[in-house]
Amino acid sequence: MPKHSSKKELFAWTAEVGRCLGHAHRLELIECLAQGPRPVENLAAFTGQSIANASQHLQLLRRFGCVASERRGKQIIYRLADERVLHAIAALRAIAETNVAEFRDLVRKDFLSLDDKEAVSRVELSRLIKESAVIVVDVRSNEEFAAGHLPGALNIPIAELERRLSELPKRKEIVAYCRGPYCILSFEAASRLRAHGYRVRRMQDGFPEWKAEGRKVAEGTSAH
Amino acid sequence: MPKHSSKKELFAWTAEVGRCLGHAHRLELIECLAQGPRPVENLAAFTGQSIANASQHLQLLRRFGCVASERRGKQIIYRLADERVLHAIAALRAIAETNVAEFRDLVRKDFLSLDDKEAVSRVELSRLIKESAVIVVDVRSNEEFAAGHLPGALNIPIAELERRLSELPKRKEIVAYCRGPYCILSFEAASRLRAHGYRVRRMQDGFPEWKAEGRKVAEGTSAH
DNA sequence: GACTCATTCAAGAGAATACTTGAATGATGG
DNA sequence: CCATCATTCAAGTATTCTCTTGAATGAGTC
Repeated sequence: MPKHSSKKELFAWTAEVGRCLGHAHRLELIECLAQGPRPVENLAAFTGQSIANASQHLQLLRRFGCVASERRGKQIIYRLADERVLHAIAALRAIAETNVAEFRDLVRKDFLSLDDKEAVSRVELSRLIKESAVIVVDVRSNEEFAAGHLPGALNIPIAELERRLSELPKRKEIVAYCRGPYCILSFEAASRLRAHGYRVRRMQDGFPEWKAEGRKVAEGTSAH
Repeated sequence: MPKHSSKKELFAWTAEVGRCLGHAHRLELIECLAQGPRPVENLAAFTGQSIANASQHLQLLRRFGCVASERRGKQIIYRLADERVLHAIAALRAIAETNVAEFRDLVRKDFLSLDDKEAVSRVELSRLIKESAVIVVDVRSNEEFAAGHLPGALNIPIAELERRLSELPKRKEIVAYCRGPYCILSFEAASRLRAHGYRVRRMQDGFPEWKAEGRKVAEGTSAH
């Protein structure tokens, strides 16, 4: 891909990394991988792509340093190659947030309409957890929860929310979190729990950002 | 461009921003704009693109919030829309630097071979300038220099370097800077000045990064 | 060593992108 | 208001990208 002067070549390689982040499917794959390492089949299912297609996207991401892979038994496990991929995406999102009208409109229409309460910062949540002042609910899938979650969090996948309301005490405030910024799950959860009379806020961003800050992370299928 | 669920749509818009940064020509345009606002014709000449082509790239960048434009007389002046575009590119570059072998090889072969001395940090340079301990040389074009430069810097475009050696005292250390990280100009300058017996180091990154940190900036054609 | 399974490769159709050319626009200056 | 200049638009071609399909690979299992 590179050509001409060496400076242009460096731009070309940098642009390749940019191109990796220039497709919605690939951003979605990266969001999944940010929750924890996973095999191709799983990623494909999660993002609704065909396996061959997901594989191709993953190979592009690997080629340009965004993800890495290793073989485990007969599966290939992909993982994020570099924490900074999340920083780069956060920067892109920030630009879209400020400067792309359609992005803003969508946020207002589809996210803030569900829950426009200010999100809890990770610093504050850290304190609240220490004080046992809140119930932390992880609304991601069991799988993602098992790969890593906030200490003491209760895993209630969004689909099971109404069925499992009895597990949630009405007295305590609830803090819901999910996969990352503008992951719709925590907005949904906040909206539906509030409709049932709970006091509930979302955590700022999601699990990957919590982990990236070096905060305590628990693993395994159940926090109880 | 967006479709399906609102979450996927947000990814799609974010990806559009990524796509903007996914082409070497556009990264080069952004690097130019980081030096200061400029009209299309100028940008096209600087980056070696046709005017129509540069215009198209600029329009894409504008559409997705990376640059902005305003009319001044009969020209359209483009400028960086958002400082964070530079952050995003820095993140992409960092990923390439660490994870793309070709990038590393190129740096070693074409940049570090010219000057592998550690660059001066902006913090340190700030101090050195205050103490008048160094001569600061800006090796960019007159135009870029005029749009903004380090306080007290001497502008010697790289093409005029040998011709103007008499302006540089041999006693003092020289610090050269240019357009940004891996802009080849300051590596070239360091190499050539050293060949002439000067003590010389490069500044870390370039003028846009200096300015982005809110440090003092001078304007006009001459620092003297 | 044949079989199974997850992943990758290869080839092809369709869509999107990049760049060129030449014409259109829109503000300015006589 | 006509001419000029900078930029944008429109159309066309070549290239690249995306996704699908079906076959190939390569590690484990029987």
